[in-house]
Amino acid sequence: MLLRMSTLFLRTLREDPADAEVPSHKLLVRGGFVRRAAPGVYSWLPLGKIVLENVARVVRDEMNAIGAQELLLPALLPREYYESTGRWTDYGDLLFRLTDRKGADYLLGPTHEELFALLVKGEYSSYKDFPVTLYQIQEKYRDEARPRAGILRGREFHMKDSYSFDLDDDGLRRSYAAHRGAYIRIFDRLGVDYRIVSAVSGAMGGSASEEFLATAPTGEDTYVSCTNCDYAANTEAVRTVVPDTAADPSAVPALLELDTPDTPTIQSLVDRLNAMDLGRTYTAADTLKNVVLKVTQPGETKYEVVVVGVPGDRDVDLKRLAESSLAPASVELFEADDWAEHPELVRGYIGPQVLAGIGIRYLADPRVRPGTEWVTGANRRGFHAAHVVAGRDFAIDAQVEAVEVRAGDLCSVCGGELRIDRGIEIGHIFQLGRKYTDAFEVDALGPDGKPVRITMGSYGIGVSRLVAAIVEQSHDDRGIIWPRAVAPADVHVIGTGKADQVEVALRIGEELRARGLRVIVDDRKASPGVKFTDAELLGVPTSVVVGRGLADGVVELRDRAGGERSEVPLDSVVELVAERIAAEG
RNA sequence: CGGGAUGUAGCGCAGCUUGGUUAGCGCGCCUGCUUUGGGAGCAGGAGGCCCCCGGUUCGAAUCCGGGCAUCCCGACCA
Repeated sequence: MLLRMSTLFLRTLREDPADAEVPSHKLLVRGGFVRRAAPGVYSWLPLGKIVLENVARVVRDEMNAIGAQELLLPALLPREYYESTGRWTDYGDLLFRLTDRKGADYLLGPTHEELFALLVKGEYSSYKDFPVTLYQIQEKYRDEARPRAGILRGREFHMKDSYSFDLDDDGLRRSYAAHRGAYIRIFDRLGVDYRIVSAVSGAMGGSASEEFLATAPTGEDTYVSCTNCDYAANTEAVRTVVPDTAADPSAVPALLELDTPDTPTIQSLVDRLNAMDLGRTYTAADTLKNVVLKVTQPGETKYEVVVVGVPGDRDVDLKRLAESSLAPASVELFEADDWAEHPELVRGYIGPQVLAGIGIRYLADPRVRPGTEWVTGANRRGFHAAHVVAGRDFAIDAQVEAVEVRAGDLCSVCGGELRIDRGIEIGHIFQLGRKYTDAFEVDALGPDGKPVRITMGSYGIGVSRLVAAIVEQSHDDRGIIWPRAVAPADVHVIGTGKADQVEVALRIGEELRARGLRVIVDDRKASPGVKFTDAELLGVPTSVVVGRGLADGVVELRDRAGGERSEVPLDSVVELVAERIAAEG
């Protein structure tokens, strides 16, 4: 490959686009890799397309290596497939929907479990056919409420999605492990810095699930990792351990009601307690906050009122409750109307002491363990109760992880301190199980002549998102620094401007190309400064400058990442560059 | 869906408060000459439904009303 910049369809921008916030968005637009076509929808220009294909090639390579077979399904899909698994409605507004001339409903595929399951059902029917893994790399569509950050979160994006089909759970585990290994090799080859974190499966259904997160402060996903061991998890899936702070319950005085007018919030309560001369100082962590929730089981229309207790210095993490602790039920906060319907619950002064008596389940965070002592509501407006001991003064129906995780919480594996960081979800692997094969009755006939229900795994990689994630991780104030595996070229040869220098640059470029390297030659009529600036913006790992040294028979070799420069003889530069790049592997 | 902001040339912006005749600046683009190791200089050009609709006015980019769109924060989100 040899691209001449004089004819390349490329226009770089001097200034950041006004709508860009994150580095990848700014640099990909400024470097002429992408252009916005609609909100969350981008055109990939020649250099961007090359980078995108480079990422796809690595993905394809490693997928093929684990025996997955590539195919291509339509992005335009009829409603019926998604109807039978409930996702036509479950996906809600996230689905791009359209109608054909006959009034039939279609959608643009957000992911393809249904179609793959049906495809396999249609083609395979014997146990001898399994296991099989299929994949595609394709545009996916999701009508995000708020697309943002350019390529990082678009409404149209490129995704590799693969699906494994196995006869039994062991097979599924093997397919899952094979994908996990492939993903590790893919992200290593792409030069991405990433973490593998435990995840919850969310709307996809299924059990075991891990996310691959590219570490980046601009990432949208928050994850927790241990500073002492390998444990890492998405904040919804994280498990923590709680230091044992329970006192000897027999040493705690009997429950004491306190007159605490106008203290509906934790802060107002703490201030009041400390003004009451109770012989000690209280903090928010000494109080017990009780949050009333409406919990609806799947398929039910009636909700159950549930109270969740957490230490007063913590907030309830609704997402964690809904997606992990109470899944698959849906969870909502009590609203004004609900309070009116339940006068037995005194808003702002709820205490768990009375809940058992009125038939409401009490779920407590692990920090609220039996034997711990709290100040909490007395179920009368303006009153609280002190010396309330869990297990003595109120019952706990279940312990659930309910609080927002904080840095410094303790690791459930080794007890080390946890930290919280942000990342970009670049891959996600699921052991789906039989949700889709049950829906479509995908069976294989076993050796005994009896049907076996197939079990599925589903595995995604955000190919276009990876391009942006790589830029997020690899840039400086001058531009992008591409890892070689994805760079738009191996070498950027710059003829600084004079005709003879450009001519030599083209000759060097041609010789490099003949050695199988991918080359960009800047043969434009432009001043050296312009060319240097563009080269740094575009981020090709190695560049060769043919300029003033030409009279002495030398050219300059530059390394984009480290910034090193060296003068080398003109007649050995091709050899040297080829060797160096070969040495990098 | 809630909060905030913005729509003026391909891109980035000024002008609007206080209405006035050819709507400006920088980058980019075109032509010529000069220049060529760090975003060149000089000269000359091309390019505008000032988001849309309506109103006020002799006159609207500017004032008023109503839409629409986009961006940011939040909610939501494999």
